[in-house]
Amino acid sequence: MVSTIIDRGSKRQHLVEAAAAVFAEQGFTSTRVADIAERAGIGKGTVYEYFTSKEELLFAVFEWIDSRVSTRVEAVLAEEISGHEKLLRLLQLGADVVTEQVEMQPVILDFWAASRGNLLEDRHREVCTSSYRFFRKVITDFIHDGQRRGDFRPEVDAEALAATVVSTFDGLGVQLFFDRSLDPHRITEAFGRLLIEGLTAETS
Amino acid sequence: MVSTIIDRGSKRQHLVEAAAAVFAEQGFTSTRVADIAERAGIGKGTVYEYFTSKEELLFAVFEWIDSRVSTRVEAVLAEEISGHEKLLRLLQLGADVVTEQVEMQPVILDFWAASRGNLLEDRHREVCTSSYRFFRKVITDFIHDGQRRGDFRPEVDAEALAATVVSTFDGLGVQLFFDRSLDPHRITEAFGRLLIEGLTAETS
Amino acid sequence: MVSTIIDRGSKRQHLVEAAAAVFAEQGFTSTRVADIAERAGIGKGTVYEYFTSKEELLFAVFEWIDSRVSTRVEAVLAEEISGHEKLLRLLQLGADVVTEQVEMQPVILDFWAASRGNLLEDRHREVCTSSYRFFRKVITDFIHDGQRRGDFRPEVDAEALAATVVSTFDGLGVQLFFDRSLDPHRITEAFGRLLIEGLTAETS
Amino acid sequence: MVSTIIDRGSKRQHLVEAAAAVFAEQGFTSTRVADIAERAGIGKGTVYEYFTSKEELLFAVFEWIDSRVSTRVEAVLAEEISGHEKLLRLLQLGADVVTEQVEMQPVILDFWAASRGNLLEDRHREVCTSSYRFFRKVITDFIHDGQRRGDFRPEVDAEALAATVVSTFDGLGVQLFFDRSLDPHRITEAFGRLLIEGLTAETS
DNA sequence: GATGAATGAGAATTCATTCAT
DNA sequence: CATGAATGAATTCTCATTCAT
Repeated sequence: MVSTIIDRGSKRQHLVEAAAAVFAEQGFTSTRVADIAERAGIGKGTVYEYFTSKEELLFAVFEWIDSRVSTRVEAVLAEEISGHEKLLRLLQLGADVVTEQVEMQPVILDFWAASRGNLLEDRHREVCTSSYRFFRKVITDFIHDGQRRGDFRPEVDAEALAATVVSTFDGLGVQLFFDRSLDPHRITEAFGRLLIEGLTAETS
Repeated sequence: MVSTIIDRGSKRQHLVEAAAAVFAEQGFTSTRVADIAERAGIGKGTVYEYFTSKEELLFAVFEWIDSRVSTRVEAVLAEEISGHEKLLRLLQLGADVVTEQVEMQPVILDFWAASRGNLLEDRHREVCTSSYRFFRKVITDFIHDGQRRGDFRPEVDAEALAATVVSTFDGLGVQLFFDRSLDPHRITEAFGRLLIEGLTAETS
Repeated sequence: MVSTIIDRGSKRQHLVEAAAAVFAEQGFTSTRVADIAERAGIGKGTVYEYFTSKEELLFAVFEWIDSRVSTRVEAVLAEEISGHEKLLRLLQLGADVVTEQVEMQPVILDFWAASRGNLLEDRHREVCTSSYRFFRKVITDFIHDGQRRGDFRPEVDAEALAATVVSTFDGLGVQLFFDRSLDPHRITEAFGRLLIEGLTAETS
Repeated sequence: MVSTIIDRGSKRQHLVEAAAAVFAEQGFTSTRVADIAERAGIGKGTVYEYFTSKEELLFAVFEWIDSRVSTRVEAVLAEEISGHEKLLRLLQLGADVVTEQVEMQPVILDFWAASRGNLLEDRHREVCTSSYRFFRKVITDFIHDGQRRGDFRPEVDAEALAATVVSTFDGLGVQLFFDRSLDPHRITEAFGRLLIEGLTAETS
């Protein structure tokens, strides 16, 4: 009936995106399930045909956001370019994501915060942890690769550096959310310069 | 009644600390004002003699946490040591704070998250923004000082780097909260090496 | 689809029995129409092809239970045995029914209880009343017959005694439902002794 | 403030009686907690200061009804009259209670029915069972006493008869609720005649 | 100042019922 | 006929806040 929604499988995703939009605007707590339903153009009860709870919807939204980033990161990693080039591209991607996602940032903050005083506390922690692990692993592997190829200094602590990179972009997202006067690309460039210098083998 | 509380003025602070503890344990949303009152050893109604709302208490807690860090940072900056030494001390402080504050991290997440769908939205943003500005300014000034003294490379983008540093520690706090297997000192060391190398003038 | 259901007309009955089983297990309020449909092996919407509402189903179940008892009572009454013998058989039947129907008792309790705060309140009362009247009439007639034949004392208040008998078995059903340690046959025997002694003409 | 409610301790009882009235009128399911609060002249939330749930209120109401009957029964038992006289008084009391309590009957039906599909199922059963046990015990003891004194026939099955008596009055309450044309005193008289004749020692 | 009893706004969730297929 | 996706009415309970004592 509603022309936008056609296929079955996509209804759930439609709902996830509606929820993401409303969560982003109003915050998780202030969002009523009815708001999401309205935004999605469906009845309040229908939400529960797809998700068992409002919280479950928050998980779905977080995972959706997270997976979109993962996909983009993996796309960059799959490109056939030099390690140095790839590093630049990854930094660029980080800055882009942080910039594009400012509006989604509050959803992430909500997801982080929702991990306390909640029956699903463990699941929250698990989801966050595994997301972090994924990004750290990707970067760690990337650095190890470069070290193997001789592009990167062998003495660098790949894992620690990976954690640093993840932290930086995470923190940048938060900071940017609160202060839009910041220029994420400029900041990323400064950070990138540090990274490249610190990573690149001297004799390269 | 409770012997610990003697002077009037300290009652407010007593309440802030009680609130901080409960918020940290249960999360802001799951915390009832009664829980805080109980923890503080006072009556539920008395809380409203000191704070106009539960939210106001969250602000106070955040500001308390924030100020404790500021104080420590300023203490380091006031030390009479070389710029290089100071940088090391600041990094050390960052790692220490992040480590010591893991249990308080959820309160920060709550404060961040509470900035949406809220009448006090603007004030949240303001408090966060000004906290960030403070830390960035401190670091920016520190770098500028170093540059003036010739300790640090003149071409370095001090402001962007300051934002990076703040981001990194902010993000590290979050990451550590979810994954305690991380070693913040090791990560900070890796980050610090990058920073020092990137900052330090080559043949100073 | 389900092989058990062949003829059309029996589907309704199939549904009644499925509903009876589920109502008995979970109680009327806790039973969802979907549960009944599932138990009957049909789709949720199909229930409404046979009954206009969940409540209507409760009526059907009650009437089904009620009619099964009526049938058995009438069968005993039709037997060609002496009044005294018949009395014994009726008492036996009462004890049997109460025993066999313990599991169905909650459905009866539900039906009774559902008679308040309900649009069908009057219909509930009517159904219950007429069921009671039927059983009372059967017993009243039976006593009158015995009195006419000179088997039973003429001064006995047949109607009042009939009400007593119905009450006793009704109450026994309830009591047994809550306390399975009771022995309905032993109780019925004690009650029967009272009845027989009270009814039987002294020197008939 | 509300003049009717003065002392603390009576507030709970005030609430129980308000609930009883509303439950009786509308039935448990159709009663909203707000209805009870309104009837009691208090705020909706205040109900939860005294009872943890609507169901808990039903328990309280049942126990209140139950205890009022117990009290009256015990009063009769305490009277210094002959066994025969006491039996008559007990029967009279039964008829009175059943008559006076017709309007409360639906609450009892609700309580019985609520014992299914409920987390408190066991507690329901327990309360009912113990109520029944109390009344059976009272009557059993009474019969035993009479037997000891030689007033009642020694071969009578006291326990079974006690169960019968309880059943009869229970069932009478239900029957009367649905059919007000019944005369409980007349029915009780018929039942009483049976009982007395069956109990009383022949040579008395 | 301190207190806690009283309050009612507010929201998630359930589920009987409908109806397009 | 049969179905189950969609719906929204309806209600319990929570808890921040107030205010009389």
